[in-house]
Amino acid sequence: MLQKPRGTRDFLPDEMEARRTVEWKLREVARRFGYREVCTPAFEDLELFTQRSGEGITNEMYVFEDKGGRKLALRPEITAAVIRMYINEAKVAPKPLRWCYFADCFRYERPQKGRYRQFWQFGVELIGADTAIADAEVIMIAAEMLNATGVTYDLKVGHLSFMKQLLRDLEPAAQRRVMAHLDKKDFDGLGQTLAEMGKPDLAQSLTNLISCRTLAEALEIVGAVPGEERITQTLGILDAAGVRYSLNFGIARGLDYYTGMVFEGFAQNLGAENQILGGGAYRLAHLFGGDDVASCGFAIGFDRVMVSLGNVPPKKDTVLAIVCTNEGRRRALDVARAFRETGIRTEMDLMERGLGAQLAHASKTADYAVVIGKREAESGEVTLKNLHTGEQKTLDLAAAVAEVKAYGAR
RNA sequence: GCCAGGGUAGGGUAGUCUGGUUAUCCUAAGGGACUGUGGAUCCCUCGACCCGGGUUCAAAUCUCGGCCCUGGCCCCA
Repeated sequence: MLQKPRGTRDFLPDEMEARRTVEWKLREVARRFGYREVCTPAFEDLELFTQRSGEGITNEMYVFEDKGGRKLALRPEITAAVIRMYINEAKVAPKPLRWCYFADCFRYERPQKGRYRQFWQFGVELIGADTAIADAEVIMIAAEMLNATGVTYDLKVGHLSFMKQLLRDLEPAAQRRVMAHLDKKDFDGLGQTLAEMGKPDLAQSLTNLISCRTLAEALEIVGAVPGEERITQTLGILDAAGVRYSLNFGIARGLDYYTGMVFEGFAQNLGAENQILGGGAYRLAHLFGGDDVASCGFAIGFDRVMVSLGNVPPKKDTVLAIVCTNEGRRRALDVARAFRETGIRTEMDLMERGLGAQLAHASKTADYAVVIGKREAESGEVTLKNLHTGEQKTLDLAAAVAEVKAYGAR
């Protein structure tokens, strides 16, 4: 038997309903903040992703050549594509641009809990606003979205200025090595590397920086940093807005293109892959041949949110089954249409089963049954049976519709 | 790429240690009896040893390789 490809999943209706429910909660937050959905291709020129993240990531991407000999890749993330689209299509649109997306991404990695080869990201990109309140808005949205899903999380906010200030005398390559140690919390390796670089004293300052939890402490360790005023403002806005976060100046995000604020969200009960959100302020446009533009954004690992939420029973649609005999069939079709027109999910027997068998089936799949046999076809009334209580009565169609409607609104 | 544990009908399972009848049971699904409550009862049907090699008279069972799943390491844009 043919199996689905490694790291991919099938979603049955129950699970899709649960996923859509959460998806729409995220969409609703984006909408309320004025972020409108965009969509980019599922595959792009390979170069788009290697320019952003380096050649090394080719190993972790689905890379292929098309029949025209083009080097392409399934998107491993969306931010690069969104910025490419901005440069291609929307450079002169009035700033700021508030965009969001919900799309699947593909990475060739070893699957494990919360990590799949096809996975979904919900993301937000704010393009062209380079202010404290812009940073704060994006972080607020991140918090609102996680709140909306109901997931239990920690939001950690940091800023690259502090680390960059401490590392300002190091070459970029050396900075990257140090950042890598920090990101992994590998303090032994950190001390060793810094000793080799002739900066052993830095190890202590960096360790102190990472463990401090207030802006004042960080400033005390590092001294004045560029953009200090803006950081203070951003955090002030977050505090005023009641955003729950903790400061963490150890967030490096392992990236060269983040420029200022960075933040990450972590969920409980997820094991090794517990990061559910990551983002920050960045500059990418110049890589793709555009004028440089400040951006700030984040992406939520949708599948990890779903794993963390566990089995939340989806809100069930009220289901009405139309049960009829041959004499009632014509009338039953009219009745079904009347119910459907009011928005009620209405299902008819397609198996040519007897009345009893239809009811037996309805009892497993529906909340109400409307019985239409010879008697109802002649009288013009319907028999409505509540399949949970077994209670049943004969009444006119409008009253039956009203009762089922009322049950759905309970 | 590395480590550990797994893989028996759609779902859940027994059997594997100690090779040997027609592979167990529950459930789901389909059909029938019944023909206005059948949501019951009874009967029937469908349906599996992940794949491939090896050992053997004989493999779900032992063995080797692969695939896939679960978790961890690495990586994580």
